[in-house]
Amino acid sequence: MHIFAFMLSQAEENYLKAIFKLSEKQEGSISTNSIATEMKTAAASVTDMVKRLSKSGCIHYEPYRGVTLSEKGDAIAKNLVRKHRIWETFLFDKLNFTWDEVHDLAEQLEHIQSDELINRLDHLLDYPKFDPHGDPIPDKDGNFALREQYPLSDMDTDSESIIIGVREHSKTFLNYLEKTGLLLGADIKLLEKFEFDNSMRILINQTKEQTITQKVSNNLFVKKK
Amino acid sequence: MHIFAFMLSQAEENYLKAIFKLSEKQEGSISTNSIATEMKTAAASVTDMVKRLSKSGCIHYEPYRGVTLSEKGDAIAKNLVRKHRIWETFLFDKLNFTWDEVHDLAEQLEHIQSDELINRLDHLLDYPKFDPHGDPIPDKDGNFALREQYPLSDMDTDSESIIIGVREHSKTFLNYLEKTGLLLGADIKLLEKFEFDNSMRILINQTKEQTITQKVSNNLFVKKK
DNA sequence: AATAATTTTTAGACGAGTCTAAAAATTGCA
DNA sequence: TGCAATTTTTAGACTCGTCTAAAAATTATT
Repeated sequence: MHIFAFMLSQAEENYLKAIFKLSEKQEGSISTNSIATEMKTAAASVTDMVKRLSKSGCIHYEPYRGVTLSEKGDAIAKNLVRKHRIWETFLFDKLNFTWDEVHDLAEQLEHIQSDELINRLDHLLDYPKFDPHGDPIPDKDGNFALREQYPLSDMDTDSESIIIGVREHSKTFLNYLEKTGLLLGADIKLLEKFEFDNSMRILINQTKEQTITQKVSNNLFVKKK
Repeated sequence: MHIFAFMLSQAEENYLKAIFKLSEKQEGSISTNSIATEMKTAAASVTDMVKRLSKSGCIHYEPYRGVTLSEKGDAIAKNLVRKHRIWETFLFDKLNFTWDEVHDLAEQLEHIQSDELINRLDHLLDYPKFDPHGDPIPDKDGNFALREQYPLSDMDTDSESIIIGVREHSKTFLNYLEKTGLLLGADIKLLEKFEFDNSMRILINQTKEQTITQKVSNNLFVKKK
């Protein structure tokens, strides 16, 4: 990971993160409007900011045509993701915060300016590859670990799998998972699929039977056992 | 420690910290000019800010008469000191940063908004009473541990003592201490005092003899053995 | 292809936090 | 006590990040 010549403000960093997130699930350039939606801010504010980010070389911006991350902006965004996920792992592993508590704190901590600090946390945590949500932690060079993950909804009846992540990170969802015991590492046997509403009956950790909706199975990542 | 009704900006927090620091070594009200010097900022900026802090009830401000911390401002400042010193202890104890590296990082980390995070770090560190510089860490209610400390310059010839803190926190000084082995916990025997320039000859950890200037002995806190 | 609907940008304003230069108040001193 | 020196505040300006409302450009539709 390089040292970045001039420091960005927290606001600038948050915009880069949002653009990175949108670029992940959408090819091509990102519209200012979609950034505004993602950041819960006015479109005019986005236009102002993308001009600044363009001037500092973090993004490519063409009026009315949206933006794309430059190589520099992409590296900064990936470093932010790395910092966020390492902090989440620290909070979860070392300070016993719960799955759904870590995000908001990491949102603050990711802006601390020190690569050395992150690298030492990484070492303390023994170089984790995935955060408490099951999301991969990029290494110093921005490389994400591949994982063989599938949405639970893709699995076959009678198959067994292990929960390794979530797609949806909303508090309400994480809370639901916590309460029902659908935790990271839990063993899931798919007992039955109901075609009429795509819900399914599952066996959690060989003990607890439960019916879950498609919304839940769509948003749970598992790996085959 | 209370939960503070409305959140302060980092700038506001830094002003409160500066006022707290100045109040510690000076009775009565604090002049805007001394705040400007402490914060390395223009006096006019201080006037603007103290008006804001006064409006939010953190300080008492009378034009041309300086400021004093309100009970609320005092509690906020002490909480910042607590956060700063707990982060320093974490960085030193758990991440093996050196004495002189921890300050700048803690300066950023102290602004993270979460008392729960600090309390859990406190627990992880086993409720330390002093930070790596030997400064006392206030508890949740803002109470500082008393320590029986004296500047090394106050000790008598032939006395033995242990280094428990520093007064001056400049990088150059901390660096000097690191290099010469004058570390926290080091055993110091005072061999000789030279009246003409107030320098002294000391024995460090029963092994290393060294001459130090008054500037050094003034700024090293020790406890009697 | 012309017009309607939508998206995006511009224009102008605001608050926070900072600055310099000038004015006002306080303090020190003869 | 009155003038000089110092401290402090005011005035006005600037940047960053945000907003709303209006204008301009793009896209969709008939």
